[in-house]
Amino acid sequence: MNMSLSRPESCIDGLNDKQQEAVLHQNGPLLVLAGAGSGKTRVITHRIAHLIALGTAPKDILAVTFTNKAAREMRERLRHMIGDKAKKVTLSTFHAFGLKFLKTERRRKDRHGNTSQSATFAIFDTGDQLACLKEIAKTISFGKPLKMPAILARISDFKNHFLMPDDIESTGDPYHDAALVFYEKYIEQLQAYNAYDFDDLVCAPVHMMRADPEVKQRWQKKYEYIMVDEYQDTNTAQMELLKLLSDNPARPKQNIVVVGDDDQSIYSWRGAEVKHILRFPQSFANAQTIALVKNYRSMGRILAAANAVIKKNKTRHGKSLEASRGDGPAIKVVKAPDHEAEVTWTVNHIRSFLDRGKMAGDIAVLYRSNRLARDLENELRASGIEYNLIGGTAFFERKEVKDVLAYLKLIVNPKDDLSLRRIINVPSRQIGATRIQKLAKLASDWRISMFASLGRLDEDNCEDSALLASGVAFHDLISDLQDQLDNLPADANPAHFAKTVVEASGLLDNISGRAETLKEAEFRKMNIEAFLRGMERYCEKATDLGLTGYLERMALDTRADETDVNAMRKITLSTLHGAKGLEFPIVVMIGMEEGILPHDRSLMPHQDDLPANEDGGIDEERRLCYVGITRAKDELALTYALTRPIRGRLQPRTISRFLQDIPAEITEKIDLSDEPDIEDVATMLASLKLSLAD
DNA sequence: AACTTGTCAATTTTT
DNA sequence: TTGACAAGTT
Repeated sequence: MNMSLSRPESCIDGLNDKQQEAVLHQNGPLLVLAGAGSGKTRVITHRIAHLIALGTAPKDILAVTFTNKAAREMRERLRHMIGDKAKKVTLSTFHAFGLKFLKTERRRKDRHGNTSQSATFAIFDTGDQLACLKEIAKTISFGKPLKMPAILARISDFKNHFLMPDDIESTGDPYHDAALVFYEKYIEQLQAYNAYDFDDLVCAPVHMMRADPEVKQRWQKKYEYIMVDEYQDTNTAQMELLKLLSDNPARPKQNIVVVGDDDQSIYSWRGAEVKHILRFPQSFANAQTIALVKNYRSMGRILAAANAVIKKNKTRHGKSLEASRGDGPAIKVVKAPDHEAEVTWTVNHIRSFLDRGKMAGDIAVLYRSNRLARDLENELRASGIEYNLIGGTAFFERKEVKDVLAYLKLIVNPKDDLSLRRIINVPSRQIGATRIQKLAKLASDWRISMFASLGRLDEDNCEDSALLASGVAFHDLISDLQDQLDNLPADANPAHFAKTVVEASGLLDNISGRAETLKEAEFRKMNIEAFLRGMERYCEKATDLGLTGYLERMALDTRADETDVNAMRKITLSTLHGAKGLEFPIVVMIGMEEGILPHDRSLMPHQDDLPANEDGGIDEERRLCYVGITRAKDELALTYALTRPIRGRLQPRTISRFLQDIPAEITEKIDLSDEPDIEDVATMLASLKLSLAD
């Protein structure tokens, strides 16, 4: 992206020495420490192309990323370099790889007569997990009400460290001990639901390989070369998976190349551990290290600021980005009297670039927490500047869309009690919480799913006539749809079936019935239609995907597939996390204050509802700041306010410590408290006019 | 079962 | 200040 390649067929053309070294690296583990903007994706793709040019079969190469977006982009770049051969490379996210692994193994077992596990199963996202935990919470009682996300975080932690309930001891920590109780039940529940959660997609393959040498060897033989992107974001389970896959006893060395930047590790709260990239040389014997520090993205002063900020972190490999462009303009450090002045300045700043002919797509405003975007959004809308908001609630999180998905999921996997619970009363069938509980009781007595229980209801086992009637009707509805699905021609677009489901279920009528306003009803219907359209398009492109396949993809790739053709016409608003991997000529980071960046919660030493954080929070906040700064190519402005309403209360604020670390020589300080704002000027002018008139 | 009122808490969100 | 959610009411 930074340098254009003159001859696409060449694998090392246009690469610097270090990049070439990484691309040409032969066998054995290699850690490529790739600083921000140093061309890391370029190294991976060129290396793959190089290996293939040397005679490696594309299918013998595995490249793993964290996001679907990264995987797609990488494959696209590869396609430009080597054409159709790019399709044969296994290039996917950890989770998609895990899914493929599990399906392969389960199908295999099926073929060998072991039909205890079918190859179709549900994938639980975070919402499903929480719903599941809430169900469990009803069956046990603790002293105080517990936060399910906190329990979930700990369960996830257990899983990713391959700890089974029996391995874990009570520590006296209320959340740890509660999580332990939940964990055991949670595992049972998922099994009963025929579901895997996101963590399982990575952990289960590891378990299977450990348990069965035949499985292990088969997968170890599969890939000659393994490459990993964003290695700083790996958790323990992912690293273990990589170790197993790369450790082919038939080969003298582990051919694994990992690329990442310890300074950009900002997902520890999701289980990523920086120590994996810091200790890579210890984890993989005879590992080499190559550092890419030449930065092709940013102007010198921006890099100087980034380096100055990150330098204060102790536990890191220790590298400093080198500039390859000019110094660039000074970094603007803006002191605003209050948050409104901050926002006004930001919008004026953006305006001034737009007026000078800059493309809106070249401009981004970044912030630590979504809350900070709100005032900005209002101001931008008032100024008629269009913006693109990264993050926020995803399309697939919308209630009505989730309802449709729940219908589809239940049809595909009738054991999915959670989906059933979600929709059995949508539209209303007179089956509320009480009757759902009744049904759940029957199901657990009979040791079958709730859906199967519905099929077994009769006058003898169910005295509740309303439940019996509408329960059976619901069962008929779903079974009928199941039959329709089974009898669908193989080449039918699953989206058409989904449309049938929407119609048969009465979901649309339900919306008109209960929405508060007409406008809201329209909005929700539109969402469902948009969902169906999106599904249709998606399935057209990926033929022979099938409904099950589509649901799996959606579970793992939740991006609202808004391939925004207008993206370039809009400025970008994003959290610092959301901006990782992106770059913009012009960047403004707002809310550069103590308590926001670094965030208050990272400053508090210990919280009972959060798992302990190894590297003490503040380091990660610093990395977050570093990530933000290094997004900027040409111009960077950092703003803070002296006063800001927090939770309704106006509070005095102080400048972020990170901002203090940037040397004064490269900054230009702008103090807005000195300058009267527009209204003041208008008032002044008005009074001046009056006095002149006199 | 659906609606209302009160209480508590408050980052970040690749899959 | 907003929001989610649980408990209480109709």
